[in-house]
Amino acid sequence: MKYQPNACRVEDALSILVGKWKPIILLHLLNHGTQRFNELRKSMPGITQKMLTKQLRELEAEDIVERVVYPEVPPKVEYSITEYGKSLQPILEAMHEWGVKHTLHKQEKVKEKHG
Amino acid sequence: MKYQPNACRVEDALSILVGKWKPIILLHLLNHGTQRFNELRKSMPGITQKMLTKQLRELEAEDIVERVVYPEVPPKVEYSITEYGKSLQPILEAMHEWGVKHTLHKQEKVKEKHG
DNA sequence: TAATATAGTATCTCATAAGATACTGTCAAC
DNA sequence: GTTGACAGTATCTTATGAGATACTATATTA
Repeated sequence: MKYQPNACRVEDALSILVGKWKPIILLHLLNHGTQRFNELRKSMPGITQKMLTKQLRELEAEDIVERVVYPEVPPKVEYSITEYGKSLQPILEAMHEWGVKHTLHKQEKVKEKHG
Repeated sequence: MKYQPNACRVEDALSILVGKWKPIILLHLLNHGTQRFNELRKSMPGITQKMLTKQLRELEAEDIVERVVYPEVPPKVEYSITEYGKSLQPILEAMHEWGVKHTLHKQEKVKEKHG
């Protein structure tokens, strides 16, 4: 479906992807499959438990991430991307590729200034 | 270039696209070409002058938008997308298409609950 | 001489995002 | 009986995003 000014849905995708951690979480789950809470946490230096929980709950509410609790002690909770969540992958990849170009573009601009 | 966990550039694209107004501004410029300041403002109900100025300046600093000042009174300033800025269009379109699907997905979930 | 058009600045306030830190519950191991 | 693993909550503070509102400059027009 082509873009129509009156029915712009860019914000919908953006609202799910923005935030300091959501893209990182999604990429990690896409690359590593199902992960436990602490596996995610350890792979993201700097994130607090509170933030990780919050982001995961928001992604779960949007049906992007699935959360499975095992009734064990100590607790075991597994997170994975849903089929629906996988539909975000092309956007993430497009953004990554653009980001790579952007890095080169910035480097060229620096060279221009010094040349 | 394929995505590599160690060189994630998703944030680069995201940092340029996020915000309540940047996608709207970019889509408007992509669809309508060169625009004067007040043309942009009138086409975006709700935006304040301050916000529009700020967003445009940020996009200009990233070489996404070009700003041309004509030395006239009253002032005339024209904004347009740079060639580099146009490279963002595929991302915006991908996000829009996803947003459309997302809307349908949400509608189905509502139906499930009521069915 | 007062109003108008255009493209802004300058302040102030409010809401949200993000971070720091401490606390909880339960079972097993030591 | 204290420690540790795991997956969280709860509370407080700070930074940032966004909005409301008022103000500025200058030539032209009425």
